[in-house]
Amino acid sequence: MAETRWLDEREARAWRGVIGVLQRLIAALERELVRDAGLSGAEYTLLVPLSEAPDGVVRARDLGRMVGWERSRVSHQVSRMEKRGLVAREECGEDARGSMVRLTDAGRASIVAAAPAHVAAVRRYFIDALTDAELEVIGPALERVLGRLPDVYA
Amino acid sequence: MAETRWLDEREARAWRGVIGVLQRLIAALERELVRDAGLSGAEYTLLVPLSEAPDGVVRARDLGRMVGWERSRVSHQVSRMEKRGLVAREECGEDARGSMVRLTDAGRASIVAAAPAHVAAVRRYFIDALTDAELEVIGPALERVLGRLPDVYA
DNA sequence: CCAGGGATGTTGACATGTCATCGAAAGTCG
DNA sequence: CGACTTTCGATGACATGTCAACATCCCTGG
Repeated sequence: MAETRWLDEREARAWRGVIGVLQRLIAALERELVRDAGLSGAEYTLLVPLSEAPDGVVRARDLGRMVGWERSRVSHQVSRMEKRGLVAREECGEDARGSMVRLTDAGRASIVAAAPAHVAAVRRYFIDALTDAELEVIGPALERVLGRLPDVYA
Repeated sequence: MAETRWLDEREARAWRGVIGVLQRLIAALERELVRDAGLSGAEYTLLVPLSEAPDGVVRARDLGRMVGWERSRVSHQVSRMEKRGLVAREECGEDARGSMVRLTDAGRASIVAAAPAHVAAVRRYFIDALTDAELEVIGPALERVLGRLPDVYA
């Protein structure tokens, strides 16, 4: 095994910045979401693609692919949201194994009420803190990082 | 209430990059850590500052500040790591409320064994995917984002 | 001194996320 | 068709993270 090449100061700064800042940023946004709209981050994540789908119905498998979640994570989260009345499960006609997730009226009302303030918070804490030039660099750079991850996580 | 200003394509790209990196990059690194070293991300996070402290002893309060965790999170995690034999709790002489966390021999052996491969993975997935110019932009930019967060998260 | 406010750590309840496993159904290929 | 493999979703066990409530203890103003 070759000798370990540790991170130099600039590398460590960028690395700590990414993980530390991003975790805090996400935490801050989620708190505002819970406080102002009564929705958790996980709930918001699933409600967005559901609200954009025709009739507000998406197959569980496709929902998972849209947000990058595994099957069991989707299943657990849908169960919790079903209890809260945000979504409902239905049978899938085309595939007897499948499960369709339907946005309820209450679910649609929640996401419609929550989205504007959430987008405004993303803008306030993240977009507005960066210059145009930085935005031009950060988007493509982070996409390149994602592209290099093992397929399982990509 | 003013009309919502949604994110344009460039803004959405940067934002998706942030979310994706936080979730997938961290997940990929943690999986390698668990697979190769038998340590979770939370365990690694606490073991690093402990291994760098004199005698491997840090007060719980300071440990929390070093890694940006709240008190109860530190307490729960230390309890789990105590069960695994990675750390031990001791009384704090200077402050009877306090709790000192000591790295055990097994804990030190774990972090020493895990660190080289983990640093290599950070380099492989993150540092090496970025150019020097991008690193120069990203570090300071995210530090500016951090400065704009509510104090609780800063 | 000492009463009250702040700091510290623990705990229980609960939400979230991962993994292994299971049963059922669909697809594949002889 | 029939055996084998793959996909899909649900579930239980467990690790992690947040919040509120507590019990202690420190510190400061009067």
